[in-house]
Amino acid sequence: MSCESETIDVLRESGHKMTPQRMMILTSLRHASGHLSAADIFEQVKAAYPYVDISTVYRTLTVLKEMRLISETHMGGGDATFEWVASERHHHLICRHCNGVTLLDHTYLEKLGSQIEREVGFHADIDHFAIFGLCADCKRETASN
Amino acid sequence: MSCESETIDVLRESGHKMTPQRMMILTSLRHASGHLSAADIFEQVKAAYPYVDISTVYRTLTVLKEMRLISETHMGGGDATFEWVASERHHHLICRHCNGVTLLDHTYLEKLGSQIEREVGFHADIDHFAIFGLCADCKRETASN
DNA sequence: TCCTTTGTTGCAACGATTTGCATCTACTCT
DNA sequence: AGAGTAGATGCAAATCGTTGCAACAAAGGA
Repeated sequence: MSCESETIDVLRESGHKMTPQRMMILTSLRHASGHLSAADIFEQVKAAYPYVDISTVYRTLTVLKEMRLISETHMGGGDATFEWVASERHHHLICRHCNGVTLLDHTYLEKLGSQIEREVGFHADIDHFAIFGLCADCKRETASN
Repeated sequence: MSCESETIDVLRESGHKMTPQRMMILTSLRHASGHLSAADIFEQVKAAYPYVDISTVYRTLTVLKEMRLISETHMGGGDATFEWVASERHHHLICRHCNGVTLLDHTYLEKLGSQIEREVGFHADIDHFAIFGLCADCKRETASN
């Protein structure tokens, strides 16, 4: 039994099926150190099973996202990145000037999430945000022009 | 002189040029009541000048976005929507179950923005967020299964 | 184990957005 | 007003992600 058995149960219980393709996509996501794009995952899975289709990857990612096993984040530069949610929660501050990326602790967003839940009744999926703006350095530089 | 003259100056000062196409795209955005997709804008501009190309619309939107005159928001269902930033700031709570959209007052995000600026020094562009999650109704429904 | 149901797959076609490139034009300087 | 330059345009082709569909296979029950 692999280390994905728990995940498999979660999928089964919600009426989904476990297929070899899904298993490979899951493994790819779980064992990745950080963010993966759909294309990254596609490449990895293709190495083991060359007949997978990119649409299968996207459809599986959609399912996993719906079940909140993974998070999807649009970090500017084109393609979205996906990450296993169970890993440490964190967010990104992306500078629109120098494109630098800084980490933002989850506590900042956690407060926002619980406030919204308390006051509006909406349960926000605050797993992985990308917030755009100007970093401290570029702010200084821009101000002195 | 039209009511866009101020915007024109902002563009010029940052090394951009004002063209008839851009003017029409600007007008379309400024006079829209709410969110517009790139295709909406394309249609509107084409009514006045049938030779515009959709790529011109996208390129202009990219420029306006960089200058923070408009905001781009991905609200699930496929295409991105654009909105004139000067209009009332607001955000969206989008239910991943029923796809319903609720408005979220800007004050919630404003606090987050100023806190990040104060503590991390990063100036977040919190213009128009789309936050996904479960609305109160769907939360209740899901819990009772 | 065999059958049925229902979700999943691969493929191809599609829609949305981006990019390369030659041409054109708004703006600046003279 | 005329010339030069950098940025913008239109077109076509490429890319990225999604969708329809027929064939397939996993899960559950007889």
